Amino acid sequence: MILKDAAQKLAAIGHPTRLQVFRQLVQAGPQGLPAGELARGLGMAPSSLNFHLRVLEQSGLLGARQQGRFVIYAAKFDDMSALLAFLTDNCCGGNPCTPIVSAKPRKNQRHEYI
Amino acid sequence: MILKDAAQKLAAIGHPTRLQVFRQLVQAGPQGLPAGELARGLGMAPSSLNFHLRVLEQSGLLGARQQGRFVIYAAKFDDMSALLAFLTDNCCGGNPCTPIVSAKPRKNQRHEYI
DNA sequence: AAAACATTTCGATAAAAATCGAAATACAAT
DNA sequence: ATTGTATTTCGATTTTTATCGAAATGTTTT
Repeated sequence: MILKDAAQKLAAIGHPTRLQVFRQLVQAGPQGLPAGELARGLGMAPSSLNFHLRVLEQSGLLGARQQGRFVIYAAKFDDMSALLAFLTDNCCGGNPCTPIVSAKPRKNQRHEYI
Repeated sequence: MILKDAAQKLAAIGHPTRLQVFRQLVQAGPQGLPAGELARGLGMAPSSLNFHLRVLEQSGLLGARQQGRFVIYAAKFDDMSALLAFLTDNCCGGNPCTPIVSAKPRKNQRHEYI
């Protein structure tokens, strides 16, 4: 991952509304949620939410698919994964340090963030 | 960590210049680096860099201390840690998923990010 | 105390982000 | 085909970010 892309992703979730949206989608899992439901949950004009969804989508953190007359947005877990890997890489120039994340993978786990 | 604070931290490192600064400081470790050295490495006007340093400092990701006539900036590892914890929390509504971070703590490690 | 260096503050200005209503598009059901 | 619902685009506006030179502040050295 190149620094510019990482910064773009971080900026995408670096806004209260968008972080909230993204959290909802991560919690919703791979099946995602329709745009309208997100807008309703946030009490926000659809056009305003759309603006944020596009920011998130362009950053590569979200994907969208049409389903009937709904558009379903879903978190792209692999891309989020790559971002966190970028952030947890190359720390302290190879010097001794403690890991922040004590991952305790359970069976069948597929991701763990947001 | 409250969502608004997390968003502020993410926005702080969600800018190419600031992400670069922060990475340098994380790699530098707890002893940090003087403002001037950072400015030089980025080929940027001191006043411009100062703007970014303040954004980072206000987000709580950086601390500053005076040392002689230098001002030394250093990453606040605990705060970054809390941010990553926030991001790796509450994923998929408790459903089965894979962890992205396979932490392999070495002895004497103290952190591992950026 | 003056000179030299490091950093910050202060304008001023340019660029980008965020918000929203209204109109347009897309799809499904009647 | 018309109506109803879902989402996106458009245009206008306000707010926030980013950038930089010049001046100010603070600290060490001479």
